[in-house]
Amino acid sequence: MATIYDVAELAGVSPATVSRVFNGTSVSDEKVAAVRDAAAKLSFTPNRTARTLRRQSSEVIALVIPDIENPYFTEMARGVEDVASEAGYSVVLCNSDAQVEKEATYLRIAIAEHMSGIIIATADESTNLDSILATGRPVVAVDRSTTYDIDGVVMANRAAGTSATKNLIDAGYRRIAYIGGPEHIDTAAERAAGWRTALTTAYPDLDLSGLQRFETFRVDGGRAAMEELLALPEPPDAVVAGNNLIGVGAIQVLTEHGLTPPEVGVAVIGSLPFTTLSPSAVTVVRLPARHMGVTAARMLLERIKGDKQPARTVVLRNEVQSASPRV
Amino acid sequence: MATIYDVAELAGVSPATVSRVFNGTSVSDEKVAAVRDAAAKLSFTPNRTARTLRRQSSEVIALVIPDIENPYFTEMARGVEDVASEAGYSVVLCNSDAQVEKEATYLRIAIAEHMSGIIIATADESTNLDSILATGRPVVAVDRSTTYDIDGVVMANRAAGTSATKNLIDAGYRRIAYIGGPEHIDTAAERAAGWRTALTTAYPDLDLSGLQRFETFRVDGGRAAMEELLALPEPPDAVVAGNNLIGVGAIQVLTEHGLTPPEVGVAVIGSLPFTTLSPSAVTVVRLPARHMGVTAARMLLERIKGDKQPARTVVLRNEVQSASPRV
DNA sequence: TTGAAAGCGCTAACAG
DNA sequence: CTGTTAGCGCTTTCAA
Repeated sequence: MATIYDVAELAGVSPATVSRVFNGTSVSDEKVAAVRDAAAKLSFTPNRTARTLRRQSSEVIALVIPDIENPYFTEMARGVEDVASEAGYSVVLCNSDAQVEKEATYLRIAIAEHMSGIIIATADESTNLDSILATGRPVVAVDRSTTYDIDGVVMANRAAGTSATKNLIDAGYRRIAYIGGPEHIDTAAERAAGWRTALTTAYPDLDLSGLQRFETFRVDGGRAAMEELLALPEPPDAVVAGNNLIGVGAIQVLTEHGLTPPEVGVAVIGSLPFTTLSPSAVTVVRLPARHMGVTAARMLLERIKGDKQPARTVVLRNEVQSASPRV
Repeated sequence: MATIYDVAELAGVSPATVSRVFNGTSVSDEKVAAVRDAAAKLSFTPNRTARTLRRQSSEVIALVIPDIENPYFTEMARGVEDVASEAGYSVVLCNSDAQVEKEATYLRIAIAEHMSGIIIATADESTNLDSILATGRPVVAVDRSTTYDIDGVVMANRAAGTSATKNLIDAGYRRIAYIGGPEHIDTAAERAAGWRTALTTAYPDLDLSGLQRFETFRVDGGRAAMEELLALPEPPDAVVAGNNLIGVGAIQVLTEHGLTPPEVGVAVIGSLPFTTLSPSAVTVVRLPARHMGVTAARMLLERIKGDKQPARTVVLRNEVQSASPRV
C-alpha cells in the first residue's frame, strides 16, 4: 500500500502537499497535477484509519436496528444509506436483534471506531444512551422514541392505530381485535391506544377484554396471537396487526383456518412488500419507512456539521390503503 | 476519552502493561487488577482506530450484497453476523444495489479501513476484485461464482431449477415457463439450464421459445415477465420463478388475473418468508440462505487466521417443499 | 502556496 | 513480567 510519502517523493513535493491535494485546500495547479499523477501511478488510496485517528472522527455513521430481517427496517436502511452515501458517508448496519446487550456492544464499537453519528431504533425502553451521548456524538432515534433529549423521527402511531381500526369499523366489522408488539415499546403502546380509542368510540358497550394481545413484533408473534384469538369462545370478526410481520403471521393463520381475509377483516399497520395477496383484501396503513430513514439521515448529517438547535421530533404521516368493501 | 496513558498513570504501570491487559498477554495478577480498576474508573474504551492503524488490520469484515431489501440476502447477513460476532468481529453491511461502481466504492473503503476480509455477492460478472485481492485480503464469494480463484459458497442452482420444474411436471403441468434473473448472472443462467433440461427431457417436442424470460431479480421483474407470459397467444400453464422476489411478482400478477396458484402452477426457487399464501399452493425450493452466510463467514475467518489451503467452493443442497397435488 | 514537524492512541520489538 | 521507545499514515499548526 502506497502512502502519502511515496506519492510525495514521486511527485517531488512534501507529504503535506499531498494531503492538501486530497483534502481540497489550496495547492498550485502544477503540483496538483503532479500529485494526482503520482497517486494514480502508485494506485494510492488514502488510509482512512490514519485520517480518522488524526481527525478524531470518521465519515461513518452507525445504524442500529432491532431486526435486520424485517423489511420495514431494511427499507429504512435504504433511505439512510442513500442520503449518507450521497454526502460521502458510509453506513454500518448493526443488528441488535432486540437485545440490549448486543446493542450496547455496537454502541461501544461506534465510539471506539470514532463513528461520527448514530441512528438508532432502540431495542428496548431500557436502552442506555448515556455513554454515547457523553462523547458528544449526535444520535437520532428512529421509529421508537426515547427518554433522552435527542432528535427523533417517528410514525404517527396512534393515528395509524385509529385509522386502521376505523377502516375496519366502516367496513362493518365489530369485534375487532388488536395484536401488537411488546407493551413496553412505545410504538406498540401508541398503536394499541389508537385502536382502543377508535373501537370504544364506535362501540362504547363492546367488551375489549381478551381482544388485545401483546406479542413480539415478528411473524411467529402474529401467528401465536391469532391462534389464541381464534380459539376464543367468541372469536373476533376482524383484527388489527400492530406491524407488518404480525400481519403476515395473522393472515397466514387465518388462511390456514380457511378464513381468507375479507371473511375475517384484517388491517395491517405497515406495508407488506412481499405478500401475494390480492391487494384489495387487506387494509394497509402504509408507513413511510424509507422516508423515515431519509429524514433521520438528514437530521444526523446536520448535527454532525454542527447544527445546535434544540432537539426536534419529526412525526411522519401515514397513508391508508383500504381493502375493498366487504361483500 | 481516556487513553491507555491515563489508565497507566492511575494504575501506576506503563502504557504497555495496560495494552497487554487488554490483549491477553501475561501480566501479573495484581497489575491486571489495578489496570482493570483504573480503566473502569475512567470508563476507558480502547481506541480501535489507533489499534487498527498500528496493527494494520481490524476486526471488521465487509459483507457486500446487491440488494439489502431482499430477504434472501438479509437472511444470509444474519448468518454471517452470528458467526462473526461470535468470533469478536463486526460486520459492515454494504449495499451495492447491483451497481458495479457502488460496489467498487465499498471495496475501496474496505481496503482503506483495513477491514480484514470481504464476503461478496457480486453485482455483476464484471466485478473487479483485482485490487482487493492484491492487498492479500481474503475474499469469499457467496451466491454467485466469480472467475477468480477464491473461496465460494453457492447454491445447487442447476439442481434447484431441475427440481422446481420436475415438481411441476409431476403435478401435471406441461407448458412451464421460466422467469429468471439477468442472463449474465451465473445463478440465473444455471437455474434456467436446470429448467430447460428437465422440461426438454420430459417433453422433447415442446417448443420452449417464448417461455423463457430474463428479468431483474426483483418483484417488478417478476410482474413484468408474468404479464408478458399471460399475454402470449398460448400462455403457459405453469411457471418457475428464478428467485423469491420474481416469485412474489409473478404470483401477484396471477392473483390479479384471478389465476390463483394451483390453477396456474407455480414453483419458486427461494423461500417466501413473508407471504400469506396457503403453504400448499406453491412449490418452494428452499435455499439455505442463513446457512450460506454461516459457511461463508466460517471460511473467511479461517482464511483470516492464515489458512492457506487451495480455494474451495461449497455447494449447498436445497430442499423442495412441494405444493399439494393439483385437484 | 509550501514544508517541517509534532502528534492522534495504540502495539510490538527490545531491553532489562 | 515489565518499561522504553519507535513508529502505523495522516492532518495541521507554524514558519517561511
